[in-house]
Amino acid sequence: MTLAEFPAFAVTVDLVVLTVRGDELQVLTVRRGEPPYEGEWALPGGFVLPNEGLDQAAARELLEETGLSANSFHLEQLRSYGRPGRDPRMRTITVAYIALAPDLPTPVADTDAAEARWQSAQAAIGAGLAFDHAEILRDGIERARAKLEYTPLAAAFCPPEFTISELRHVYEVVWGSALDPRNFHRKVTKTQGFLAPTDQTTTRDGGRPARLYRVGPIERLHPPLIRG
Amino acid sequence: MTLAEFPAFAVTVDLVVLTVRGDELQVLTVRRGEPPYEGEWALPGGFVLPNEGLDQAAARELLEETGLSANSFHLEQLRSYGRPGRDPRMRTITVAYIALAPDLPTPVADTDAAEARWQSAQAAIGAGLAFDHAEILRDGIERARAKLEYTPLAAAFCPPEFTISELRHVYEVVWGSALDPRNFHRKVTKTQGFLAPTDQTTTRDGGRPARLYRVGPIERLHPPLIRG
DNA sequence: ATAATAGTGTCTCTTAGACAATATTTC
DNA sequence: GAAATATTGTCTAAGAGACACTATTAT
Repeated sequence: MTLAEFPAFAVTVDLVVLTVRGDELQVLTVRRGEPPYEGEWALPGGFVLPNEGLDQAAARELLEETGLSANSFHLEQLRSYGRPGRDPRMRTITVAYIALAPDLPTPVADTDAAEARWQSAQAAIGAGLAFDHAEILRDGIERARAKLEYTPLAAAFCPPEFTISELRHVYEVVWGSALDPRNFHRKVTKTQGFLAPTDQTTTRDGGRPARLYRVGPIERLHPPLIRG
Repeated sequence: MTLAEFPAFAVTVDLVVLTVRGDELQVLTVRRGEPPYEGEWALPGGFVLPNEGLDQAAARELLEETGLSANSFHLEQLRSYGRPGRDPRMRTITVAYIALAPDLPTPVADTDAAEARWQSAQAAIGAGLAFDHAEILRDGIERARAKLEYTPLAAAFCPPEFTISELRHVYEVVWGSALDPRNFHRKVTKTQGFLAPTDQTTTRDGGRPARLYRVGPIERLHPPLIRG
């Protein structure tokens, strides 16, 4: 195959931006302003630029969609999707990313002025999304659920300083199962390097003041937390 | 951005084909027959065709490189790599896959008649590979190591019927640590659905005849095996 | 018999999970 | 005080790891 002959693809990045708001796992979606799928909800994303790396493209789109810098988020590549026909306009492959965000005030208007909103992740899957975005969202949620087991990433859903109750709430919402507060407390505080205690407390969750923690230095939990 | 304007990319698939031969984790590499990196070793791979899905392209390349059908292998997507400049000819992104293979007789000649061989995965990383293939190989090995913990995929390195010793040997080679034969035996036989016993035995490993097993129906190990 | 590997049993220590009990706040 | 949440302690059952012991083959 000579250089002039190789098949040309369009390459996009799409973002599964997850957050925990109230008792729901929510995802950031945008309403499409042009065909195809005009007027339908989709994951935020866009074309990779000619001189831009994939991670860089994902960080740029995240900034454009949320108004916040990527270094306040956890952002990691999920996987790529390239079924022929997934975009009716042309042969396209998309590199999907997941971003885990703390509870943000409200979606910032897109630079393209598209409408953006948080919605329940389960509801978004049920109602459908443009392209193959429902499949991407399903895979992104499963990745997040799995990563909570063996990494300290649950803290990415929390503000910089958080209580153990708030951390537990993240696990309960993402996994969809209740956890024993007392056993959870002992487990996470005994895992060396998971949590870095501060000398401050808060009563924002009610009851006895709870110690505030920051996330520790480790990247993997030994042993992992087990999903119900 | 109009349709005519989107940046054009070349898209390839690259394969990290791993096997356990003797006491080594080995990887299938091919010698490049044309520039760039002519004469250097690289991972097998090639362009995705215009009407071909990503998984399909990976399976086709695997067939071309090994002569064996993809349904005798475990084949899964690893991740995508798209650093600008990673291919000096053009802007290229590659979707990497890992394939886990049993000990095969010998690499089949590529359809392009390129030279192919198994070599130690560690040696390949140390000696370097064309493009960013050493990085891809590192990531593929780490994925395989992690997956052995919580899936029954170690059996993908074994023939259809295997002994528990042979399965343990896979873990020891991939993880690079010795495991207690007695505790390993009890652990894997007690994990429901991991192994399906046959009524046959073999003495090919020496000593007392060992029961032969096939891989069971489950997709995840509960609880996982822990890496040393 | 000896060597080699297969497979079972046993002991100890750690951890998970259930849940009692105590501590510190707000109302 | 009552209610709410935080944190510690205790008990029990299950699992991990060390390792003795028995079983079945080849030579």
